Amino acid sequence: MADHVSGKGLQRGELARRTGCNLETIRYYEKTGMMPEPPRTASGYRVYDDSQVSRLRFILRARQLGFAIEQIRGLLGLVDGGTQTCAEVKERTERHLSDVRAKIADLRRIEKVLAATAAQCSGDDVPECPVLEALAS
Amino acid sequence: MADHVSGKGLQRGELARRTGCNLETIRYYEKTGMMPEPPRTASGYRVYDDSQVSRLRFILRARQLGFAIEQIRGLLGLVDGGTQTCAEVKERTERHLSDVRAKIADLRRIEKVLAATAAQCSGDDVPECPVLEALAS
DNA sequence: CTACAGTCTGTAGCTACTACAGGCTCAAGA
DNA sequence: TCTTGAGCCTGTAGTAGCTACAGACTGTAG
Repeated sequence: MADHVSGKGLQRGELARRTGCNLETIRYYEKTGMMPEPPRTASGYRVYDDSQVSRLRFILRARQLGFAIEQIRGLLGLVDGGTQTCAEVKERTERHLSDVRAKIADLRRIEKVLAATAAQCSGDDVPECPVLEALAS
Repeated sequence: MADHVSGKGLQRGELARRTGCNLETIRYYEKTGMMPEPPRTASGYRVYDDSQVSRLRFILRARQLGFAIEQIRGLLGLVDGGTQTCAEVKERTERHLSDVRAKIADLRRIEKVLAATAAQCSGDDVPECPVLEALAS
């Protein structure tokens, strides 16, 4: 095994396993420039170190919080450049937060309409249905 | 104008205008089988009648309520086959409603985390930031 | 030596549209 | 009659964020 993965190196599968990320997603993040191209073994296998584990975790957490890829790319760009400030990050976070709140408001409107309409349904084995009438009106 | 659009016929642009639907979306719905293929004039222009206006409005309203295309196709299938019952439609609506509620719950969780974390930000011109720390932790 | 797991690449698929490019048709004005 | 411009036609590509696959190669254990 000339290509032996030394002490701290991880292969893609192991990185996926440790972070809970899908195997292919890692490659996708690399292709889209979110993750740097890692060094390779002589036979072409990717080798990751701990900093890549952290970076991937950062991306995954940000995704869990609903940040778009572009937004994450922006945050990572700040950090990579060392130009991040709390003010800037806070502003971006609050912008995202208001997007989230807008989505919630939208879904709540939908929820209300659906609930109110379904409540009018008899639930019987008849062709007439308030839901269909609401959609057709 | 041998291809004259008689009395009730609408062209695609007019259908779009009346329903507020994007012009291309109409073609998309046709391609995906949501809208039937309309008759054509001798020169190939689509001609729609009032029933198509209604059908498109039905689709658009259902989309506004967050129904997925597949779900709408299902509802339309019931109606087209005349096999719809209030019970069945109510069930589908409630299934969709619980999807919507799950999304709301998810977004609210996100909202809380974002708001709480941003609240810890000093908002100063310093590199340390609670948001970044939360993502990196 | 062989079997099998892991990795590599490129590419296609998913949802629900939206936006072209390049060509035709139609109605109206000069 | 000719021309101009709007509207329509088609096929295709792009968007976000993955996910999955085929076919080939590598690495390791028995």
